[in-house]
Amino acid sequence: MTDSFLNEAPITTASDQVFVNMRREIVEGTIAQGSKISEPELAKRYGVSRATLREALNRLESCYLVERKANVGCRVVALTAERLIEVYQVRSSLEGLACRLAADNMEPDEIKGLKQLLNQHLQTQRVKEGESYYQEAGDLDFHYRIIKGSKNAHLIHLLCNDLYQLIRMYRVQMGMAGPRVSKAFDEHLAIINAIENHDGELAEMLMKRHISASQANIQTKFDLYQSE
Amino acid sequence: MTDSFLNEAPITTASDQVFVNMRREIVEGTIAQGSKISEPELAKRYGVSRATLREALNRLESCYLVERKANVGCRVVALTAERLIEVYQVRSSLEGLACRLAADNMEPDEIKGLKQLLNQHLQTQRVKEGESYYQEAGDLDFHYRIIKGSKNAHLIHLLCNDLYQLIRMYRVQMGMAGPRVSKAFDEHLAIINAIENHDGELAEMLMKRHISASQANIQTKFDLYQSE
DNA sequence: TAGAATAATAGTGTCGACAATAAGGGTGTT
DNA sequence: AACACCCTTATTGTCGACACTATTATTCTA
Repeated sequence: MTDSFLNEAPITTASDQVFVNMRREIVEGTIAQGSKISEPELAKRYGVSRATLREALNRLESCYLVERKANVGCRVVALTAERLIEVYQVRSSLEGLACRLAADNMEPDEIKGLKQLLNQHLQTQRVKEGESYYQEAGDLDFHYRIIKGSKNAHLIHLLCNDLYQLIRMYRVQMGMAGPRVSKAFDEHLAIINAIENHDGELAEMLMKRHISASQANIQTKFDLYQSE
Repeated sequence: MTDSFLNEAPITTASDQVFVNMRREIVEGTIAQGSKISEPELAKRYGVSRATLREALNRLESCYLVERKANVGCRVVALTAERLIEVYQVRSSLEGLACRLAADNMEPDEIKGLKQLLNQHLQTQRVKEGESYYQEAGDLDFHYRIIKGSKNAHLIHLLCNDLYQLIRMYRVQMGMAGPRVSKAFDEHLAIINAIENHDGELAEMLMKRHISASQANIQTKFDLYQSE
């Protein structure tokens, strides 16, 4: 499945196309983490000029997927344990905020949709036991809806456009599928209930814990990955 | 005074130069908020090619000072009350986090330097009573040091590079100098004490309140400005 | 042989020009 | 007179080439 729901802006220009393609390849690891990016090489590969490619690189830098140094070049971000912690600290804080705001600002039908989504995931989970569908698409969609429910455009942009691809990159490349699936479901349910009761404070706290647990989970995978 | 301490990266390339210049002009209002940006016009004005200017525009977009639409163009961000609230909600959350982390991670000499800075500001404030020096440079420096004290590189980047210029823009263009100066000093002092005692929870709470108060202050100015 | 200075080379930064798209004005029709 | 359509014009997107910088390989010297 794609992350189409993360990007409302239609893809019109060539640099948009390159941006979306490169983003996917970086997130999925097709373009290796930490690797150097050669502008002429990639420009040829995508069949565009360097100017177009550089436009895409700028966008990728904005969402923290590549890092640039003047007169030196561009390289894909390196996945490190330190960075993972840093990003999750930020994410936890921001999504906690989003969740608190969502408790105040989400419309009844939005909350209803969220509950339906969760039920749907429960069934999918039962059917496809062990597969990572729930974690990948479902979890993302769940978080995404709550973020949107905050109604804070700046926050939405920050999380959905700038931060989420990097988070996905960690999750995808660390291989997220495991025992946390069912536990995450319960946590999601508790969060929905808090939002439904307009208990922003509780909703924020639950979301922060939920994300911390998720971080601990990835951290474990990461340590395993490192010690190979 | 400049905001040089906000940007560690040296200014080497031409697009860097244009970026820094445009950023200042946008923040200070020389380039009016909400105005459309003509690439050919500005390129001529800065004496660079459009490619160079566009590079700068991309950077400005990254720190939320301009907004781009494909095939339409670029315009300076518009200062609205809604956006102010949104940005300050995010800022409050992130700087609260930074403050909590700083309580754990700041070195003793950093804390010492922070206290010295505050004393220095107290004296400056007495001398230049009524002037906005304290608010503008001092307050910014204070917050900046705490953010750096969090030792979270991602958070530092997010706040110092991406968000602070937009916040400065509101403060500068709303004309920040007023009765909050002395009150802010007391709040700063309380925050330092919490950090010194390694009380992250308290430090976070105090910082969040401090920023909320600051928001309320700007909000007032904003409402006055709007009703003129 | 090891190290430093220097030359070759690859890569990034910048430029001017062309192509494609969107906005504005004008004309024609109902 | 109002609306719709078309054309003109200005602006953005994209391209290929040149200039400058950093890296690598080579040569010279101690």
